[in-house]
Amino acid sequence: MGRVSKEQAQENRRRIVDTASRLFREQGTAGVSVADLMKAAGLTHGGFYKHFDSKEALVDEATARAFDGVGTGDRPDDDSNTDADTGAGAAKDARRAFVENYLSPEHRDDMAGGCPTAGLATDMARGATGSAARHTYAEGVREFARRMADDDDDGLVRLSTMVGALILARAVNGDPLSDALLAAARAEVSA
Amino acid sequence: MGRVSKEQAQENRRRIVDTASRLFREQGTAGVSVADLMKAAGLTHGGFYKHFDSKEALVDEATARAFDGVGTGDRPDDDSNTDADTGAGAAKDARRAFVENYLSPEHRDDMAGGCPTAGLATDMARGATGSAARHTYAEGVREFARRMADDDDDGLVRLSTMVGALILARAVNGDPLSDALLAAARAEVSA
DNA sequence: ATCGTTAGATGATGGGTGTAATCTAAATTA
DNA sequence: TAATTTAGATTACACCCATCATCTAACGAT
Repeated sequence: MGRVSKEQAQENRRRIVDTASRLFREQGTAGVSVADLMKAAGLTHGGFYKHFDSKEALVDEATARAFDGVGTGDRPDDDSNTDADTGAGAAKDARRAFVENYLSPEHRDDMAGGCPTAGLATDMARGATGSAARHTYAEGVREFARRMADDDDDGLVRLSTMVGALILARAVNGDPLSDALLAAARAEVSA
Repeated sequence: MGRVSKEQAQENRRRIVDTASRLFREQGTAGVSVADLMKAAGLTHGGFYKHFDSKEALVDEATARAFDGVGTGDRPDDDSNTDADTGAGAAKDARRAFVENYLSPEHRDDMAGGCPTAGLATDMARGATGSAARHTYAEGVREFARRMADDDDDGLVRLSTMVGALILARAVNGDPLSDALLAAARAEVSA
């Protein structure tokens, strides 16, 4: 009940942000209460304000956390990018692997651990969060587009197709249309 | 305070559903309280349950309402589809006009009156609503795809690109990237 | 060893939530 | 016209929300 070591406290803080970054993608920032969040992190809700000024301040941090290492390790449970190969043409293969993974049923079913560009889009559009989160988000979208870019192609169309297909596949999950959306987008973008 | 004519009551009910269909797209079903909704419709929140069994029952109706006439009049304030021409090739022109309108800054800035496929996607994915709304939604997505279909093309990719671009443009609204997303998708899909 | 600091637990606050019972006056019906 | 029905207003309920004051016990420094 009482106090906790400096390292423990920092680790607790890290876990709060991490849990929030997942829950916010899964249920939206409005759908997660501070109490829910703290319980999920294994703490009581009152202690929250020893770490953050407000819920919105946490949203800012959690948004940044969600984008951390998005271009490197992708999703936590994703080990398809061990990139042993770095020779010529490997970049194209790596991108194809990324696309296949992005448009997989597994990624569709993993909102909490999945792409923050898709998972936080509506929250950003509804402006529920401060400008810090919005800026982080826009930068993340830009980097996503860069990753999809090619010679004479800024990648914005591929980005839109992938994010749109993923969001729609999630929205109609359970219906055969869901897999069809993913397959169609895979065939288009991986071409 | 007392009672109201049968016609007036039905019109009130219609206005509640209509207001809900707009507010839900704009702020999400969880972001709109029954009290907010009734105030926006010009009534007090207590009277709500004379019309609907629960908020979720309203969500079902409001979802259906949002999809009503989506393939015909498009958005209420949209008069670009007066379709005077019905000759050969007019279908293609009509679709191009639809796409241009869909990916316009005006549509981006009109979440409340805009496409329900885009506006309700995340709500559907988060499963906050009953199966009636989900079924209505899936059917709406199917019809959208049909509208985008061509010979040997089920329209799923075009659908994904358009919805993805719109949602992302809304999420980064205010940033130059927003217009760039719309323009890129227009160039691709209207081609 | 002592003691001030502080992470986290506990509990309270003021407000919003969906839902429902009650009231009332007008619309409908007989 | 008189009796009945009912849309909507009013009010109340029990619960959840973000935030915060208070407590306490262990950490970190002296």
